[in-house]
Amino acid sequence: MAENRTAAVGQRAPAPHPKSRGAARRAMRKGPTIDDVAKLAGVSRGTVSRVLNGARYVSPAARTAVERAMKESGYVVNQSARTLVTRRANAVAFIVSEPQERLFEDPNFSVLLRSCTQELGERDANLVLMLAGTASARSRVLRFVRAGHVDGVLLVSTHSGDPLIAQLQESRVPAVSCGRSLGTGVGVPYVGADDRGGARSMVDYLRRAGRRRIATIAGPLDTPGGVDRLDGYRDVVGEDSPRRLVVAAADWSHAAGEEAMTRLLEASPDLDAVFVASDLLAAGAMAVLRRAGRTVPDDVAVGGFDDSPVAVATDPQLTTVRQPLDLIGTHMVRVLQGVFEGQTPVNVIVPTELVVRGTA
Amino acid sequence: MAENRTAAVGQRAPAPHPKSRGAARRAMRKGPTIDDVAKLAGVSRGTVSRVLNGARYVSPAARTAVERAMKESGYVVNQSARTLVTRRANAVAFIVSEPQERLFEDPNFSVLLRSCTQELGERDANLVLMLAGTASARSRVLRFVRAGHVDGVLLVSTHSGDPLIAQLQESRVPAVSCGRSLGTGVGVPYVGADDRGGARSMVDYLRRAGRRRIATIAGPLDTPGGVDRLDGYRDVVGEDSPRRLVVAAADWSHAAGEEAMTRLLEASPDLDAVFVASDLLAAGAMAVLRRAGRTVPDDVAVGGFDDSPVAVATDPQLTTVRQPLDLIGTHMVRVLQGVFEGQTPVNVIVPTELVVRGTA
DNA sequence: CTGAAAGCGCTTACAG
DNA sequence: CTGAAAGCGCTTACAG
Repeated sequence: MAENRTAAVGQRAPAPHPKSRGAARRAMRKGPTIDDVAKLAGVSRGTVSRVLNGARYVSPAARTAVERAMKESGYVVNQSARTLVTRRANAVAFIVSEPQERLFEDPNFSVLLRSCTQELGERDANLVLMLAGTASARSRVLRFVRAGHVDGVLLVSTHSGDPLIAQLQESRVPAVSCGRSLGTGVGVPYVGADDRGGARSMVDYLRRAGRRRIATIAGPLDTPGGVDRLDGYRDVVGEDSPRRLVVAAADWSHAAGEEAMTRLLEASPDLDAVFVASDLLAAGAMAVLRRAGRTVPDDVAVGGFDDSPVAVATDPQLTTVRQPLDLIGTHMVRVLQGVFEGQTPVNVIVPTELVVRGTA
Repeated sequence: MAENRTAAVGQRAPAPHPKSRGAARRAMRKGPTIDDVAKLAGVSRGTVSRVLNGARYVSPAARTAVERAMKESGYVVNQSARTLVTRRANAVAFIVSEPQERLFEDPNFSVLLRSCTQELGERDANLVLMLAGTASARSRVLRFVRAGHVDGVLLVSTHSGDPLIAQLQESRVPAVSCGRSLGTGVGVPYVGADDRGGARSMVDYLRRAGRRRIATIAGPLDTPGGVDRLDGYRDVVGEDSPRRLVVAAADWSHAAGEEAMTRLLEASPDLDAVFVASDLLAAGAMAVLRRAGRTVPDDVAVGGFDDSPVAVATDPQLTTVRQPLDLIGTHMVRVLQGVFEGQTPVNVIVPTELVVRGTA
């Protein structure tokens, strides 16, 4: 056991100097190269390389010989060598441009990350995760990207004032963003949920359920989720709805939900429903309602957004709008792939789904 | 705007063939190489390389000249070329060995991921995220690791029967695991929370609060969190505690918590406290308690584990045990780094913290 | 302290 | 269809 507990294994042996080879070589186990395969198959390395790649212009005989030799020797291509000549990294950076650590507590985020990783994996490409929350992290990311270590970038959680987008665009690396960009970075293609439509469907549902004083807690208005979901609310309630029924949360946290609900209750004690722009905010709102002696859903109906694990941890469980983050991730990768292939990038909007549970 | 919308930019230009250079070269913008820097500084590439690396045996004059030339030309090292010769990738794989997608909904997971990424970033190394939930994904991971594309691996959520650990050990790549490994993979160093101590502190707290019939919902017993937290419970309650007070959840989900609590209530209707092995399980348990007409914490006190966002979404908010996932991530990277440097790896256990809120 | 040179493992026009 | 050869951008003993 635990061979890895010895110093000898801790570090990969450096490449031996050409002139100092000999006895040491045996111990190296460097793995077969394309030359070994060529020798084994009785062809040139050029031919091996050809079957490795597109593989046109290779005779069936040569191909099978090479394939057998590769299997036999356990050959695996050295990506560094390949990248050095092709300048394609076969990897994509997933850049999290979020100063707060909060994002990482957002289950949506990890679902997105997973689906991107998986979709990339199916194309045999890798995801390198990078943080860009501080200036120094940002410059590291930029250096990394500019050095060509990735073929493209997936952008997440970029804010209006984020300088990274512009810098990235300047360096002309293919990029796609999760969710519509506000402000700068307008040129970056995006894929996102139908925030506005989803919000509309929820508010519409509340209205059909007979609610008449429907308030809303919007998300922060410097995020697409904040503004688009509010717009969806207004689509149904009408532009002319009382201002007192609308409040924006300071951020996406539970505490912000409590704070917003408190304000709402003061401004409009007679509300009978709230559409809240995220599940976590909604959980905060529900806590305040309970403390205020309002029963959910009898006195006040509550609708959330996300369908995160939190939606199922509240009591009663949240009626909410599911956004298919897995689909979003898949499409982000596809759009990026399209850009690699020279296609004109498109923006994609994926539909949401109303999930009815106990709060409305 | 949107220069990235043209086909020309979508794909990086291939390296020009040496013989076909000329006019095309101007358009390439390949970025300066070590040769350009050398020329600019009036030294040889060997010298440039030396200041790039350890930088011993370089005269102050040469060094400053090179540094200025690098700044001036905007030089950035080509990692592929470097890796090709040094065989060090400057990257680490974060391998998620979890067949279920559920893990990605676990906030703990993303916090861990973030802290690993950050710690790595501070060492100017990269994290590549890999999924290993299916057989094909696993073989991709193995190929990748064996090809030397990473210097080491960070293992997460490996189960007893997981074949990956053994395969990884066989290929002798430095590895560290998050949490104690059960069964195979015993040789892999790990870093984890003090699950047992944390559980003990919670149960002890419940006991001091005057609870006398303290039950527990353990996590799945094929996970370290499942068994160690149960052991902590037993440390306080005693080995001889009634069997009816102990139930293990099928998995870590809300539903499993409901199911377990239901069984517990049937077996021991007179319980006055439950220590639950995770916050999400606890949320499920609380829902069942409420439906059964038991008030929390008056009739039944509830203690969770994790201090995840869910802990703050329940009503009342959960009294729980915080595990410092950020610290765990940091230490995972440090231990791995130690292995790289030839140190004997150690296991590290980080302390937990009791967080008292409303349920107990 | 430093330059010249070999080599890391691949890809790709070129000339059969 | 295939081999020989150049080159990708770096590092590192070697011999000053």
